[in-house]
Amino acid sequence: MGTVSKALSLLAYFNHGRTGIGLSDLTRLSGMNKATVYRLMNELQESGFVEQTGSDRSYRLGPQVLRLAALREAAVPILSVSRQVLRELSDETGETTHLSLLQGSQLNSLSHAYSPRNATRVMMEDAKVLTFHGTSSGMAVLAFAEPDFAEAILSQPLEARTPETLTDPEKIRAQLDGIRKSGIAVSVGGFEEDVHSHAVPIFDPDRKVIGALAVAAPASRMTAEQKQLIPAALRRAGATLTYRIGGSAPAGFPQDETA
Amino acid sequence: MGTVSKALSLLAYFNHGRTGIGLSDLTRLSGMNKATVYRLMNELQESGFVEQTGSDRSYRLGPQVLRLAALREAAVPILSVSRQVLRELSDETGETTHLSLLQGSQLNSLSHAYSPRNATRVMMEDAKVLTFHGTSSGMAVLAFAEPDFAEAILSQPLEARTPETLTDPEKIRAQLDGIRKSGIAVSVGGFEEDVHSHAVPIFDPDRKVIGALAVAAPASRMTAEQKQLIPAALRRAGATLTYRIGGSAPAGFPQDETA
DNA sequence: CCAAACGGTTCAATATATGAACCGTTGGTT
DNA sequence: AACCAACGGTTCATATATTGAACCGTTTGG
Repeated sequence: MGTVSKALSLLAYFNHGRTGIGLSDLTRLSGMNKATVYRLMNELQESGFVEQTGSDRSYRLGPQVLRLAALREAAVPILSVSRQVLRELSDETGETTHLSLLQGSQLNSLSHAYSPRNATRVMMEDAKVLTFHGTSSGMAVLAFAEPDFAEAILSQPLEARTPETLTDPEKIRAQLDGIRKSGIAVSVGGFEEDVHSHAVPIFDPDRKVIGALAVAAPASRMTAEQKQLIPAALRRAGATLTYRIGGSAPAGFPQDETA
Repeated sequence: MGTVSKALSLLAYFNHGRTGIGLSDLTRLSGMNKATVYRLMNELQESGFVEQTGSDRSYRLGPQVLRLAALREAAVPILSVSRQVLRELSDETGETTHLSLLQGSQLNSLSHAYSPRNATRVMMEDAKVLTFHGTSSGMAVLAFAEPDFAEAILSQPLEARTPETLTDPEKIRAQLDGIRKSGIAVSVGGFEEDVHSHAVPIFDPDRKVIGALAVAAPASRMTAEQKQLIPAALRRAGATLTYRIGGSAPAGFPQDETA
């Protein structure tokens, strides 16, 4: 692994539960030598990718990442475009909606919208890592990803987040087949208990899957009517989003009409 | 310069006018060896910081920066907080408002809001580099930055973007003195002709200036009434934003009441 | 059909990163 | 008050990763 990769891998230890990390913690987390971590973090700091807080001297992500993100959006405006789609889908379904994107071999939630209609909502956080098995978004992505990629994921040990989480690779493969036929993934309590969620894949101009659009509802609110409305609205929204970012679905993808 | 800094410096060549850069262009822009640039970009690509487009093989910023930006916002929610402040300030003044943040020794516009009230608006782009001299935001920041920093900026050759741009360091220093006293910077046509803009500095918890909040209006619309309303509204909005991000103005900063 | 420019690759020379041990400081415990 | 452990930061000989000129094969445009 090159020096640059090492430095950037240090950034992976930041997450919602850990927005600031001290030198020693980072040394332990990464398993690298302290002097190495120190020097790497110094370089990242000089470039504005991280900064040190005045109080303790722990590191947190720096302002430079905002500039890069704004430029990424200027080049590939997925988030900006998705915000409107999420908004409309939340209004239509009355439930929480979110977009997750494949970044390397990791699926991250990156944007969401709530519906004001109901007082109880499924809450979402951006930049959260989603498992592939056990989330509808993950399954939707996996079903349409490269077979090699899906197999690599399934060959790793699969953790059960709830008693409902499917962890048997064989059963998951069977479910993926179903998703490829229907074009939509459904999960009941696989990631959070009592959350019923639907997801559809999003494709780029090369017809490769880049992420998933999902609707998450409290299981208690999944009436027969909602079970009809949500998948239909979600399919439409997914197609719209793929279209708006200039993407298109691969040849075999189940088209609009399900009836 | 370490390898990591070199790699990250390559990312600085991306901007709004240049969202995709090929290997050869990047080699020329950076002045580095082609093999070096190639290896560095490969590492950045493996980490998801850049990606190569399918069509030509040019590089553009990758999805990983979105995740980091979302986490940065989770740690220091300046942008999220600013959006509401910008929105309200635009509604109140009827003009375009924007926030710029100091990133290293560079000032970048990072968020903006338009007012629907008028058909003609000053347009803004995010992630655009602002000069310190000649923009009200830059002057507001410079006036409250470390004296060393301000001097370093003023000792460089200063370009005139318009005939109105002040480029004489001595005159700029005099203007900065005025801004320190008034707490607000005003620029008429210094960056774009016919744009009249006001800006106030934003401070962090250490009472250090981190950026500026600004209102930009077509010069033609600057009635006597607006010349009263805009500075007053902007001062209030600036104080609100500084407060909401947990910051506070330094000791000498001119307080609320101007009357 | 050629020439130029492109992305990508090689390998010896060399500059750079590494890590064990070491500082001085801080904060908590006895 | 004295101690100790953990912290951020630093050193320097060693080892390893980076560098750059030259070289492919391919694509592009005249």
